[in-house]
Amino acid sequence: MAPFEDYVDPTFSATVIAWQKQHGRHALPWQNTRDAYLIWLSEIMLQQTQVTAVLGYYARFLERFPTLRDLASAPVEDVMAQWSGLGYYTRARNLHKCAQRVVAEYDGVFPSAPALLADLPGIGRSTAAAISAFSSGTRAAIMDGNVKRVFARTFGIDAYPGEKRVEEAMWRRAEALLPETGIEAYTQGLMDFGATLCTRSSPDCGRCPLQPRCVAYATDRVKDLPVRKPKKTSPEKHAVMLVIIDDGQVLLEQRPGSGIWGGLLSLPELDGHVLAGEDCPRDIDQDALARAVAPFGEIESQERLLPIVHVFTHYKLHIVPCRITVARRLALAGEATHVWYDGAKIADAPLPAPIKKLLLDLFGDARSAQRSMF
DNA sequence: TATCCGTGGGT
DNA sequence: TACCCAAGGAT
Repeated sequence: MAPFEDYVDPTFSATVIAWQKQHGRHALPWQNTRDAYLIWLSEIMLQQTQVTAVLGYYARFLERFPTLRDLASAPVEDVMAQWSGLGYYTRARNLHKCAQRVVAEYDGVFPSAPALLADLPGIGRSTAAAISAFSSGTRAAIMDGNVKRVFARTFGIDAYPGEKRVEEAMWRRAEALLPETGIEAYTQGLMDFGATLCTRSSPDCGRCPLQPRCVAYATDRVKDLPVRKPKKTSPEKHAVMLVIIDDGQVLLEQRPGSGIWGGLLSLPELDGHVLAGEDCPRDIDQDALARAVAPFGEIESQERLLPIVHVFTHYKLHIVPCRITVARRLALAGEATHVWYDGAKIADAPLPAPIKKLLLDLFGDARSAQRSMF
């Protein structure tokens, strides 16, 4: 394992503090106070929630519960009502429990030690550090999405922060980077930094004071860090596609204007064979096949071809092609959804890439003939 | 790379 | 569209 927490840049915190004082946020409703109640409430509301979503709730909440004792003595239903719409409602129940415990165990005064704070409901290691830093100036490290993003980029941490080992390493680095003085500006600076400058989608590297030392910037990996959550295996679907051939022509079908391959031509699909999460169909439903082909002619021969796997953004499609020749081809009905397409002209057809490849392979002779013309 | 909890926003 | 992510914590 790369012990990236071993090396600690001594000027990191000074840079963050200087930036915060000049460019950070200083007028949020929960700033410019050391009142633990006001700070605690903001930290709980801000868990996994952005500032803009919290502002209104914060003001209304304090209007209804001006002090910790007001909150502790209120019915939990009233607390829930004030929280309604903010989400993560366990936070509200824990908020209420926490208020009652602080009244009962600490005579209504929040303890200042992070370890004691973290013992209270709804307060974890990071929130405890933030409350303690802002209300008491305690040197303690936070670890939230902002810090993870800033660290991942600045130090080029090339591993998913959700992984236990990676997060533990980040905690060690966070502890090591703490400034001797100015913990409030430093803690607020990390948050402001991640929220306003080193943002997820469009970081403003041009105005970033950490840019000269930013590993991600230097290696052009800002967009790739932090490493994203590994995707779950995408669902798999299967589609039996009919390659109906007659006299060097193949039957194509116009797809609906919206959805996958919208507006393109494609092969007719056998209904009932698009099955999410199931194995490749062992046998093709002969009745369904007969019904599907009937409007176009009589089945003369059929041959199942090798499946093709096509990967979309969010699922994997197994195409099971079935090659069919027809006898006594029938005239196409009035609708313009189907067309007999010349096998030699497939290269120019508006087809999805995997279908075009399939047909080009199938009409290989025609393709070579076409190529030889150039 | 454990999973759930909620809503709003970005891509 | 569907997915990811956001001032995390509890289980």
